[in-house]
Amino acid sequence: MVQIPNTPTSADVARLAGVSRATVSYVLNNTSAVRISEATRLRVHEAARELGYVPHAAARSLRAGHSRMVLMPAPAIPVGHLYGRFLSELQGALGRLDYTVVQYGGAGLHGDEAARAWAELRPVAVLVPGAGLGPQGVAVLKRSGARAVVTVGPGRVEGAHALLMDHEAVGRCAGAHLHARGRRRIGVVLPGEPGLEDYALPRLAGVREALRGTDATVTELPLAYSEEAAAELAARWPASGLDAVFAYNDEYAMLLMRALQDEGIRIPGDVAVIGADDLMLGRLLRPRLSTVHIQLPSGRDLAELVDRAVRDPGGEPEVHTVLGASVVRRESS
Amino acid sequence: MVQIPNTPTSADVARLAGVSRATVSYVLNNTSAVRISEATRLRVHEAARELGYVPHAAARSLRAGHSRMVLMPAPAIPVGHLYGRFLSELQGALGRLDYTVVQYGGAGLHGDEAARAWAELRPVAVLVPGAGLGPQGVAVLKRSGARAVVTVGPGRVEGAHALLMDHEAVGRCAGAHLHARGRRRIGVVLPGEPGLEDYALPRLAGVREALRGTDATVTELPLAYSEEAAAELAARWPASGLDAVFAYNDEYAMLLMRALQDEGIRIPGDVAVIGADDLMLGRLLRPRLSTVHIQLPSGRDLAELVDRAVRDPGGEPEVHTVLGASVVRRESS
DNA sequence: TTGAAAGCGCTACCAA
DNA sequence: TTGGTAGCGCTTTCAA
Repeated sequence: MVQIPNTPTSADVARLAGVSRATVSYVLNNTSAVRISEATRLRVHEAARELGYVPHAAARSLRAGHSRMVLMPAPAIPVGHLYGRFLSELQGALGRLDYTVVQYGGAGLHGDEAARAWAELRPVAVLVPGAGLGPQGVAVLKRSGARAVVTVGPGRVEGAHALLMDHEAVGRCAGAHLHARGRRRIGVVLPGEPGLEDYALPRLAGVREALRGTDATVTELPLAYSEEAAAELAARWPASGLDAVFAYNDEYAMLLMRALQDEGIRIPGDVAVIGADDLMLGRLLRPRLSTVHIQLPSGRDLAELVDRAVRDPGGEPEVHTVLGASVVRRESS
Repeated sequence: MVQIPNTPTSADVARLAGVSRATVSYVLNNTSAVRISEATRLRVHEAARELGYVPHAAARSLRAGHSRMVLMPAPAIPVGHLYGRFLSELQGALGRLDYTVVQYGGAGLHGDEAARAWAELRPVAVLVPGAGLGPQGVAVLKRSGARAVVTVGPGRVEGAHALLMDHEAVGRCAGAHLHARGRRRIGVVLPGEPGLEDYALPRLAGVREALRGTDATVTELPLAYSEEAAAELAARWPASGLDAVFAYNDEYAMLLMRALQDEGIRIPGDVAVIGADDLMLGRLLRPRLSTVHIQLPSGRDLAELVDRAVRDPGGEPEVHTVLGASVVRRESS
């Protein structure tokens, strides 16, 4: 007869150790309210080890009525260095506070539909980057037991805590800088990659705002992330009369800079270029790329916000503006 | 009296609709084995909507005895464009096969300890990038009900399916190419960022292998990802007598290329440079960067492997070598 | 110091 | 066509 290796339960451990399931639970959880003899303790541990017993998280949290799971949607677009580092840091910090961070790959789901899917997992907290979660979604999550919903992105949502990433400030920085450098006909790159609008449009608005009331003009420059698109844009450049460009970020800036240089346009002589994100590559370009340095919150700060919110679910939603932007002037502007 | 908004359960829905919990379950799951009258169906849906009912995933899978969760450890280091795209694709493909992809942020846990933590979630399949999972870990996962464990990385592990990423092939490509271009004193960059050894060392070994039996020499070049480190390496360059370098990847190549050029060393005249990953930035450098193009498996292929393995858990572990490497020669070599 | 048993939310078998 | 109910694995109260 073949023994089917069913996954061992605490009952199996109890049987093997010759005790009750209750005792097993006491021992394995180090329940302090109950004193178990050292002999029993040993027998239980031994039995658990022998069977390779692993507790069943779902059963446990079902019984407990709550979990320590912090849920984040997995980013659909590959994240950059900057944001990736932030995520790692956050995971570490939450882990140290004894939360279990889980990224849920709900690719394809959107807005409140996604919220439903997340709610099925009954997380104690939900962290939502970007826009796309409505008040409805927040309500669903809270009704499903989420004690904290934190959005990280451009706007705030009724009922949720918010880390406001003020991408307009990035644009304002760039716009003001270019204007201060004497530029007046300013282009702003709008990246073609989908999913970037949430950042690109506020940045554009920021440039507009910085130049409001001046004699400078702002021109939108849609640009796909390809050499061909950049070359085409560069070819049209002389006719456009633009003397400066905020290139959305450092990578687009590099793309555009190269195309402009290949076209014989001098930087910063003919055109001032500024990027954003302060990536290493900007320092490696010639001329060195000016950029807007973006200061994300520390993962620890966000982790602490989550923890506070979980401990006091009734509290007023906190709203923090957390994105510092400052110009790093190098040689391209 | 304040009404505490307890999370609604299927019992609440049943009560409101005036039916039994069984009926609620039948309706909401569209159970085909049972026919429910349209009127009842409507009442149940209405009640569920009104209460904002969301099923409890843990309870469901506890009852069912299995889940559709595919677990992956969340990458500790920020992933590059290439691998990020692969992950997104994989998530999409698994989602289409009706699996739920979950990335578990077990930062700090290692090896078989991490396997325990994953096993608590009772995933139907586990996908482990990189090394770091031992046969013990695989056994724990399987005993906990995982029907498929797939490693994606440099080596294979007893009992697990493997997608072998042959990073030696990347090094072999680069080495053979440089040798064919007439270079004999070849440097290989070893990146300083932690976590990259699993890729860097096989690539180095590949270069060594490609040059075995020739008169070429291989020199290890540890390099931190900073301008200072690169400048220092470039300053020592003339004394080293190296006439070629495989720079680990395109980003390190860019860093090093710039430092060499700043030092007055000509590329490819004095030194041939080749990177890897075939990133856009390589095309934007001058001279254009030669690179090793790395062909990752499609997310769909991996998703199908997972699905096969889940359907036939007894099957022999599949081992695939899935990393295609080919040189893209541009101007730097 | 240990055991018996209830019950978390859900599904599926069997009976009505 | 619908309802009663057992039981998934676990923790915790109450009793012994």
